[in-house]
Amino acid sequence: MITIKQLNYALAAAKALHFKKAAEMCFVSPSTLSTAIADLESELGIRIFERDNKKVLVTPMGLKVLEKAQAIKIQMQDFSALGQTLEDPMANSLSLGIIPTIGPFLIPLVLPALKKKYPRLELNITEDQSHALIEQLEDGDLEMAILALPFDIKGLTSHKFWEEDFYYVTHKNQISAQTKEVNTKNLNSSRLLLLDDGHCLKEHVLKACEMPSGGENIVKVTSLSTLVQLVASDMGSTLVPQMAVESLIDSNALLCRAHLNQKSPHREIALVTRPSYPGSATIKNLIDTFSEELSRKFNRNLKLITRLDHLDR
Amino acid sequence: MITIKQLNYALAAAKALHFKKAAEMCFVSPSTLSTAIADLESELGIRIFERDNKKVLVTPMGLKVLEKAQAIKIQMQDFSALGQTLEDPMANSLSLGIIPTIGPFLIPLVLPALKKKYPRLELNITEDQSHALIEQLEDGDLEMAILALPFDIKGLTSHKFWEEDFYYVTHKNQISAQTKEVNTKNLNSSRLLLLDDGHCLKEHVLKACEMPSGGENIVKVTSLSTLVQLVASDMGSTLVPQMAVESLIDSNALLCRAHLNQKSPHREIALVTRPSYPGSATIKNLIDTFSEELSRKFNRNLKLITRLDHLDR
DNA sequence: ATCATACGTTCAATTAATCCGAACGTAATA
DNA sequence: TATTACGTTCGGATTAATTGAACGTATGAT
Repeated sequence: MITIKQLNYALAAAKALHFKKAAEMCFVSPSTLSTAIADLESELGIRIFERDNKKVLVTPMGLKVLEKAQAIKIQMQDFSALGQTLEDPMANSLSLGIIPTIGPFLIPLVLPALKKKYPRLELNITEDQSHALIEQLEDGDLEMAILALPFDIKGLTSHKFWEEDFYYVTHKNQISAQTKEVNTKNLNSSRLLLLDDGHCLKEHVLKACEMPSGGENIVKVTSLSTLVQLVASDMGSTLVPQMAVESLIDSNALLCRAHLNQKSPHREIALVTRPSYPGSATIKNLIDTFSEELSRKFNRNLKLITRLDHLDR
Repeated sequence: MITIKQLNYALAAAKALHFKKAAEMCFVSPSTLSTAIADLESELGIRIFERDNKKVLVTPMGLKVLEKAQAIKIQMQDFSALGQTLEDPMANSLSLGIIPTIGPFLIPLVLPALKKKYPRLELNITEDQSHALIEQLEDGDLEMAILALPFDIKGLTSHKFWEEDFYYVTHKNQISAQTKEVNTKNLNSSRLLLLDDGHCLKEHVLKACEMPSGGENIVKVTSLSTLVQLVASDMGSTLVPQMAVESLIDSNALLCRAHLNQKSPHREIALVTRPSYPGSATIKNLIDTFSEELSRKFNRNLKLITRLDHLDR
């Protein structure tokens, strides 16, 4: 009889390519994991791992087996959540990933409203870059993620709830305080400071400026906050998304900002889930709250258009 | 931790609506099944069954839970088979359903070739009506079924491998032996004998005759063989598919047959599987053998067109 | 009314499985 | 040659699963 446990062990081993580490990930001894995988292999009649004392690797057939195993694991997880989501969508623990260029600004904004509306909701927030969050979603380690689009989200489903423009930020010496709007052509691109590779904001900013995404950064910075500090010391200028403007720029007297005048919005913010994720009510409640809070703060009309489209399959 | 076992128990209970019988189906005691389901319910936080001493019924939420459970069960079964099908597609046991208007004629024809080409293949054949076979496919109790189309096969996948015309069969008194072709208009529809309700052949024949499918049968017959006996005693006439002509009609001197002259073929024969069924190589080998044997016997050119289309997704 | 029957559930005892740590074999490294 | 790291094997200990008997309850027959 094949068990879910065996599938989990095999998947862990495939991820770690190291039985001892995989065993730790599963909180069991190496011997338990080893025998479980051996049993699975003999029940399938297929060698999933080619292994000796030094290396562990997945066989071609093993790969197919593991793909199917992964699908089943995910389905089982969604199944476990099914009960809770059916009963009361907003009374369970919920793992949510968020990228570093959204998290510090969105979370403090929406958390009070969420706590008030859904006191039994237990949010479990992970901050990481888009590609890492997507991987965790696919692995079933996360239920949702808040990402900035456009981004390649593979087969996942996105529920857009906000879109925002960028602001051009410089030291106050560089620009008149009266300048409220700037254009792409006005930017001194050579002085432009960007986040480190891997942050999607870098790509989005370059796209907004209509610049190629090739070149090397002058500095390697991984947080918007640090980036703005560099601008404050007049090492260059940068672009900052709207939701970060208030806390990062307006509080600093050394800085000036101007709205980047571009027809299309520069980044869209969406809640991303697996297509099979059963909590459509949860999704709806969350993105409603998010866009309500964002609209309230930024004085903008609710954009309801895209909200309900993704929910009923 | 939710286990596959719990899902199986719950599904059995849902099918039997009777815990004791469900327990027998699963070869465990009623107490085992009862506690397993209770555990599952408490882990999901949902009452799947509303039950007391006299009745067992599925709650609305339970229905949703069971649907997902069924999907997972199927996936697990396909997963178990994955190893065997990957290793050597034609060296395992294979459960195959077939309808009564095909089975007695196709099986004797193809079995020798199958035994020769795939000696390690262990066929497990079930004969039943189309709708019953489809249900067993969906439940995971069958891996494949051979059906006559058109028929509503739900979400299942069909792999067509043959199509055949009908022959008009009467007592030799009713028609000249020289008549090789008849037309729909020549048929004395009032004397037409049909199989009992539920047999798809009845519908296909009526459609071929361009007659409505409403009316009651004169006689309730469940086998083509019996039906032909009635014709031989001159109680009426009937239509018989090509593959049944030789064994049923030509061996009986009292009977005459004539080809039903209609442009389009009257029934298509297909191998039907679940879309998730992993043995695409098995499917290919089987339908190749089937159409080879049929072509050899009926002197017809291989129709390769539709063969490979369904296999690679 | 009363008894008998059938059903699902609970409980304690038994049985089966899972799991671990120690020992082992092996191969690469120092 | 000694050491280290790895996956595997094996016996014993622990844990979980399973069972049959007892129980409560509702139904239907006597």
